[in-house]
Amino acid sequence: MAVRRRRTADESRSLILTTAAERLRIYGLEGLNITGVAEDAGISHATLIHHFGSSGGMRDALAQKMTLDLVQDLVVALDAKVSPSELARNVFAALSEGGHGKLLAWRAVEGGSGQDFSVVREMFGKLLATTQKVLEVDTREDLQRIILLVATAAIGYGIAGDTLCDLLGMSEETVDGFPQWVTAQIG
Amino acid sequence: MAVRRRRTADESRSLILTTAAERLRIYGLEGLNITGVAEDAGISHATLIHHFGSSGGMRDALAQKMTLDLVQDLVVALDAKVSPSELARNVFAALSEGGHGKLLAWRAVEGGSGQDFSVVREMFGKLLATTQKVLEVDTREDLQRIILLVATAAIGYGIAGDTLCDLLGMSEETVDGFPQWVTAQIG
DNA sequence: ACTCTTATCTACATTAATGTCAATAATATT
DNA sequence: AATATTATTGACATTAATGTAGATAAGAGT
Repeated sequence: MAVRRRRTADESRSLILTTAAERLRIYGLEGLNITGVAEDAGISHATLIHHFGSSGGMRDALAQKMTLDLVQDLVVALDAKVSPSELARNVFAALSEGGHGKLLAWRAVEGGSGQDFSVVREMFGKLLATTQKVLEVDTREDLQRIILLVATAAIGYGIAGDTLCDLLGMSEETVDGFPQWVTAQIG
Repeated sequence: MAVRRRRTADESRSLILTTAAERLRIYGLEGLNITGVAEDAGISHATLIHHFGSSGGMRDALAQKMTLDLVQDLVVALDAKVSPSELARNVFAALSEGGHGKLLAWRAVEGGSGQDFSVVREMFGKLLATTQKVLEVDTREDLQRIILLVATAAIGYGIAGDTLCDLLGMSEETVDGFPQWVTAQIG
């Protein structure tokens, strides 16, 4: 038997979740099985169960971690003192990078669990406040519409942006300037 | 043994796919297993395999059917002589109803298969032509941006629209008028 | 009526994934 | 150095899903 490496519990959990996220990126949801993840991480699947209790426990933990990462990215995007022209660009970047689109799509096709949404509500409170400050929108309705448009477009972009740009035959410059163009439309 | 009902192959395939779509809506991707679908459809899982060859065959057939339904809805939305103010509304309705959002999310988190995209390309050709005619856009870049915005927003809306509107505390009227408002922004 | 096709079923086989358990060993603690 | 803790593992058990095969029967065509 090869020499056995012993990590701290946190290190192991982190290694497992990183591996799982990578497998989600490559293989899709089917890649999130404990045997596959354990193999890629170079550990036994029994160890994985030891740390997360069950296969569902691992997936819940991954969804939670990815949600926190998403919120973190959004908070960073909003915390900087942004100009109106930068706001949509930041939100788009935050939502379309780092596999966040896959997280949202995953949640959309997931059956049960449900999990905790409080952190997302918190994020939206922040989003509302920052957007109102930056854009100086008149009515509450307009503010809601603007956020809904940017958020849905960013989500759709994170999920299908690459395919759509390809289908439309868009040049790289046009794609790059898209978030800024969106901001100009609603400004 | 209860009396055995014998359908035509087409009827059986249709029954199975309808049941599968319903299970996808209710239980998510986990609901798309042949035993569960067969049980809900009131047939044996062996019959299901007889018609689709395998579990993956059933899922492929379902994805294909849902894609065709989506394209069909979009073609209808675009075939009518629409005014600019109706265009976005129609696209939004077509994408956000009938579980189309789940299809797109599914494709986003799916690993392999890949399947055929020609029908989607065809749809986008139509979308480009109709939009150009209706909106009379100056440059090709603007046309691409407009379509990208409407499409991504509609996709994001189909996947997360309900949740987002709830999080934002939007009134029903504001939600209903959203597609039209989007059209006004880009007009 | 008769035959032919094939949709359907039951029963079984196979595979894959999940979960359990007791033993082992790496590290921290005393 | 001795002890305690617990991360780790291999082997086993269980469950669930998928797939196979042969028999049956419903309906179409003659």
